[in-house]
Amino acid sequence: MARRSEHTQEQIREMVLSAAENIVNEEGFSALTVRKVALEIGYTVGSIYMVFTNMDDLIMHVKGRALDELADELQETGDFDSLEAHIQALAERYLSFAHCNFNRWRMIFEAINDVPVPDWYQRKVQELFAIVETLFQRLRPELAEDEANRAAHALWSGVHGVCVLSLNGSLGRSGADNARATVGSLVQNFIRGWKAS
Amino acid sequence: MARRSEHTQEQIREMVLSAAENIVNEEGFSALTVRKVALEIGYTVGSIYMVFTNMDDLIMHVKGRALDELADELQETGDFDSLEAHIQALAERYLSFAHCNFNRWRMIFEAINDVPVPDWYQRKVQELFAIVETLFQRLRPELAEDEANRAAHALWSGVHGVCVLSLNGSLGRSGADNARATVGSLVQNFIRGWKAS
DNA sequence: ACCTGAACACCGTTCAAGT
DNA sequence: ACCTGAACACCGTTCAAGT
Repeated sequence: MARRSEHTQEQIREMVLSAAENIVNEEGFSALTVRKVALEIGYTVGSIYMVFTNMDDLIMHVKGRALDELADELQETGDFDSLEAHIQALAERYLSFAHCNFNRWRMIFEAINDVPVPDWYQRKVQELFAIVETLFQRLRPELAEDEANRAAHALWSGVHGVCVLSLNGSLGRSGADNARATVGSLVQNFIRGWKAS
Repeated sequence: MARRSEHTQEQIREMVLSAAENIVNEEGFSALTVRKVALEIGYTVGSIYMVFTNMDDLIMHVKGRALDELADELQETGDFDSLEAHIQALAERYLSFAHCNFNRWRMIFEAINDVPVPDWYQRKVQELFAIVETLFQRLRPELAEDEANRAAHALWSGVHGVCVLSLNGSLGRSGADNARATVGSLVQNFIRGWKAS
C-alpha cells in the first residue's frame, strides 16, 4: 500500500474538489461524505485530510468555486440599452444560475458551518455584490455611494429571496417560469420606486 | 424497565417537541439529535419513534410550530393609517421574528429533507403569504387578484431574502439594524413603484 | 401495551503502521 | 514522505426482549 506520488498534492486536491462538486450536483449536499469522495477518486479517507483540514474546509472551497462560476456568468452579461435592462438581465442570470446549478447554489446558503467564514470567501461575496452596486451608483450618480449600495443590497437580497422561495419547494408554488416573472416584477417595481424617491 | 404509562403518548409527543425546540434554540439545528432529545425527556431513543415516524417527521413538526408562532405574531399587528404602513410593519415584524428566533427561523429554510412536504405544512405556508396578499389586493383593488398576489409574493420573498443574507453571516455584513433599514428601503421603493405601474 | 437497549449501517476524524 | 486502514466517538433507525 501507501502508493507513492501517483499524483501531486495539488492534483489530489483538484480531484477531491471536482469529485465533491459532482456528488453535490448529482445527489445533493447531504450526500457529500468524505468516504464517498475517497471512493470516487480512488484514495482512502485519510488522504482527503492531507489536502483539506476537514470537511468544513472542503465545503467552503466547493462553495467558493460556485461563487466564482456565478461571478463569471454575471460578468459575461454584455452591454444593454439602459442600466435598468442591465440590472434586469443580471437578476435573470442569477435566477438561471440557481436553477441550472440548483444543488450547488443551494449549498452556498444551506451549508452553514458554525466555523467563522474565511476572509477569502467574504471577499468573493463582496465582489458579487459589487457588480450590482456599481450599476446602482450609475443609475443615480447624485446620491451618496452608501445610499446606492443600500438599494443594490436591498434589491439583490430580494432577488435572492425570490430564488430561494421559488426553487425551494418549501415555499408554496411555482417553478422557474413563475420565478422569472416574480423576479421581473421585483426588479422593475423596485427600480421605478427608487428612481422616484 | 419498560416504564408503564407515566405519560400518555400525547404528553410524550409534546415533551419531545418542546425538548427539540429548546435544543434548536440554544444550540442550533445541527445539535438536534434523537439521542439528545431522548436524554432530555428521560426516555430512550426508541420511544421517540412511538410518537414520530422518524427524524424528518419531528423536524417538520418543529418547523410547523415555528410557522404558527410567526403567523400569530404577524396577525397581532394592529391597525394602521395606511396599507403601506401596515405592510411595512409586517416586514419589520418578520425581520424581528427571524432575529429573535434565529436558530428556529433558520431551520425552516435550511432543514430541507428530500421527503415531500406534507399538505398540512404547505397550508401553513400559504396562510402566511395570504396575510400579505390581502393587503396588496386592497392596495390596488382594480387589478386582478393574481397580479396583486404576484406582487405580494415578490415583495415578501424579497423581505425574506434580506433577512436571510443579513442574519446569515454568509452575506457580507451588518446586523439587525442595517437589516431594518434595508427591509424598509425594499418595501417602500417596491410599493411606490408598484402603485405607479 | 409500553418501553428498553443492543445491534446495524452509517458518519467525520485521527494516527500508528506500512512502503 | 505519502498513504493506508483500523479505531474512536458519534449518527438515525430497528426490533427482539423484558415488564
